[in-house]
Order: sequence, then C-alpha cells, then structure tokens
Amino acid sequence: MYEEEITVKMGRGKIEIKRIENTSNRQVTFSKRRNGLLKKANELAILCDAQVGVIIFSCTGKMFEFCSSPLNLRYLIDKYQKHVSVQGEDFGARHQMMYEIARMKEENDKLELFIRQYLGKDLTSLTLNDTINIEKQLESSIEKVRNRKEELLNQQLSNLRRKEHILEDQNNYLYRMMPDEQPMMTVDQKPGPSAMMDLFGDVYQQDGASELPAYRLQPMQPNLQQVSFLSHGLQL
Amino acid sequence: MYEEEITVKMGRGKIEIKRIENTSNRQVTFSKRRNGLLKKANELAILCDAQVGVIIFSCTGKMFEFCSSPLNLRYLIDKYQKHVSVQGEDFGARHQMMYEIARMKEENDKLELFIRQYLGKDLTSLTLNDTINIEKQLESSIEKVRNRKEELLNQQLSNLRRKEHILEDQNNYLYRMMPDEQPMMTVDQKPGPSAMMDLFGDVYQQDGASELPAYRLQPMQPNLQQVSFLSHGLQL
DNA sequence: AACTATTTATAAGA
DNA sequence: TTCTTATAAATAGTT
Repeated sequence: MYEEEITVKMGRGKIEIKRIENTSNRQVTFSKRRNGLLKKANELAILCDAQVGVIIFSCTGKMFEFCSSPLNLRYLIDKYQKHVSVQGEDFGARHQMMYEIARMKEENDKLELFIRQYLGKDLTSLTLNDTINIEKQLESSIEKVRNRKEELLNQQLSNLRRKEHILEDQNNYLYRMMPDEQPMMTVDQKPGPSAMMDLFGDVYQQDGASELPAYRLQPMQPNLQQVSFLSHGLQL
Repeated sequence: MYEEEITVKMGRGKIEIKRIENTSNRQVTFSKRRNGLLKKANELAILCDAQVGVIIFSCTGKMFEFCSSPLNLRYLIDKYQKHVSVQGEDFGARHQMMYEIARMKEENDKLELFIRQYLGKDLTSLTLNDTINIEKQLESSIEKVRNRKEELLNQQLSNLRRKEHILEDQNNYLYRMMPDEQPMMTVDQKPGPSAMMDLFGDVYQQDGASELPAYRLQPMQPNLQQVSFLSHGLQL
C-alpha cells in the first residue's frame, strides 16, 4: 500500500516556459492559468486599489477579458490610448478624422456650387459682377477648348491624309504589279489586317481611326468617301 | 535562541482580499503582485500560445502594460474592439470614417478635374468627343449666364428709371412749394436719409444702388450723369 | 473535474 | 527598494 502510493505519485516537477506541444495538455494548462491570471488581476486591483485590465485571446481565437470594477475595459483602453498617444497620434486621430471629414465636406460643397454656377445653374444668388466674371471665365474656357478641338481635328486630318497617300501609293504599286489578265481582288481575299497595319505605323493612334474604309485595287482616284465623312459627322 | 526565532518569525498568514489600508504596505504589495501578474501573463502567452495584454494603472496614476510578443498592445486593443463591437459601434466607426474620407477625397479629385477641364486646363488627355461635349456645355453655360446678366442689368435699369422719376417728381414738388424769395437749399441742409429712404421703398435693393447722386432742387432736367455711368462702368 | 506533490508567489520582517 | 523565509496559493501531472 505504502509502496504503491510512493510509486504511483511521482514528482509533478517544474516545466520549462515554452510552448506546450501537446494540444490537450496545452488547453488544460491554458484554462487553469487563465483563471489564475484573472484571479491575480482581480486581487491586485482590490488589494492595491489599482485599475487593471486583461485581454486574452486563446490560440483558437476565443476571447477572455477582465477589468477591475467599476470600470469597463472600454474606458480603460481609452485611458490607455490617451496615455500612450504622444502627439494625439491615436486618440486624437479620431478627432482629426472627424475634422478632416468636415473639412472635405465643406470643400466638396464649395466645388459643387462652383460647378453648378459655371454650368449656368444656381445663378439667382449672384451679383451682376459675379455673372460678368463668370462670363469672362467661360469665354476664356471656351476659347481654350476650341483651340484644343482644332488641334485634335487637324491632327486627325493630317493622319487621314498620310493614310490616304500611303493607300494610293500601295494601290498603284499593286496595280502595276498585277498581270493584265488576272481578275480584280475582292474584299474577301485581302491580306490580313496585321500585315497592313505595319505599313501605317503610328497612324493608328486616334480611337476612330482604326475604322479604315475597304481599300481597292484602283489607281489614283480621290477618296471622296473619306472627305465627306470628315466634313460631316466628325466620327473619327 | 530557539524561543527568539519562534517568537520573531511569526506566521506570514493569509490576507483578506480587500484594500490594504497601510499605504507603504499597499505600495510594496502592488509592486510585488504587479510583477507577479505580468510574469504570469507572459508565461500564459508562451506556454499556451495565447495573445495576452495587461494594462495596469496604480492608484497614483502610474501606468504599466504588458503585451505578449510580437504583438503590441495597440494591435491587441484593435482586435479587442473588433471583437466586442456588435454593430460596428466603435471599431467599425473608425473604418467607416476612413472609408468616408477616402470616398470624399476621390469625389473631390473628380470635381477638381471637372472644374479644371471646364476652365480649359488639363485638356491634353481629352478625346475629340470630350472637347466637343465640353464646348457644347460651355456654350449652354455662357448663354445662361448672359441671360442672367441681362436680367440683372434690366432690373437695375428699371430701378434707376423709377428712382429717376421719383426724384424728378419730388424735385418738382419741392420746387413748386418753395417761396420765390427763399434761397436754394444746400446739400448740408437736406433732410436725413431715413426720411428720404421711405419715399423710395424697395428701390434700394441692389448693392450699388444706395449710392445716390446728390439731389438738387432743380426742375425737369434729364439726369445725364446717371445715364453715362450706366453705359460705361456698370458700377451699380 | 478532482487530487496532491511540488513549485511558485508572496506577506511580513529585516 | 531588496532580501529572506515561512507560509499561502498555483499548478503539473495524475486519476
């Protein structure tokens, strides 16, 4: 009996402070020591009249908390953040954010009003001088926009002209190369677009410009079709 | 000797868990137990692979903290707040704010770009169609602004005409009332402005209109001065 | 969850 | 504050 007891109850020795690998063992220890920690925290708070907060997340994601009564942890955290924020960096961040939002809202409203007035809405609150200034600004704007439009149009026009010349040269060359007895090439039999694209190079830069009129093996005829849709629809 | 030791080394018995009244005693205990708590927290974190944070404020206001490495307490608090916020009430508010700020910044940038383009700046990135649309919008805007300007001008013109008529009538009336032998009234002797204001009523609505030309007791002369500064400076 | 040998924490004293 | 040490409390390993 004595021998049994001595043999059975072996030492419950020290443990090294490092992660417990055995999962169930770890969980048991977690439960025990967690309770111990919270109890100690509570005792410290009561005995020494201190404010103590403890947050614990288990490795499985469960949360446990303690906070000395009558505070709640939220309050203690606020106090902590106030304490550690050197330059309003964290606690003040909230205020800063609110300020930032208010500032942007104001800025936004200003911009929107500006736009509305420059679009010709909300004019009733304006004085005569205001309307005159806006008119001047609009005149200047429209001039600049028209200049830019002209620029773009000229660019596209010159692109078209280059394209036209290249096509004409090509047509002439192909026409001359063709034996007289062969029939005309039809649209279905034209070479793939990639081969032709290489000839044009950077001509294909404007969005509408990729829509080429079907080319034909005909020598030297002014391309009336191109000229007409340039002067009408501005579809390029 | 034996007796002394026994007598001297009295029991280091239990203590009740309640506030320690003796101040120095309390401080010593605080120091000891605080270290104990932090040590326990650290052990729990390591042994059980948990995330542990501890915040302690002594009753004198000193702060102590512990957080299991490699986290910092700030992060753990964020995690805590995320965990306890039921309906984004605290942590979510922060995110919402950040989102709001980002959204407004974007909105602001858009508005600013819009304005710049409608003022004729930053046009290089625009396509031909863009410029055409902006031109149309500007034409429409300028028309509206011109209409409004016209409206204001007409309003001020008619106000001036009413004012002119009232002044003429008044002058005529006063002229007729005046005994022939009395000298002309000088500017210094004119009645106070409030009395005159009443006669004009709502004529005094435009900002520049409160600047009346000095009136004189002269019958029926077209007020050339007013007409000239209307057609020139638009100063009303 | 309960037990208990052992380790650890700590109250009181110096 | 720190050290010491008797004692209380926590807990590791076991049932």
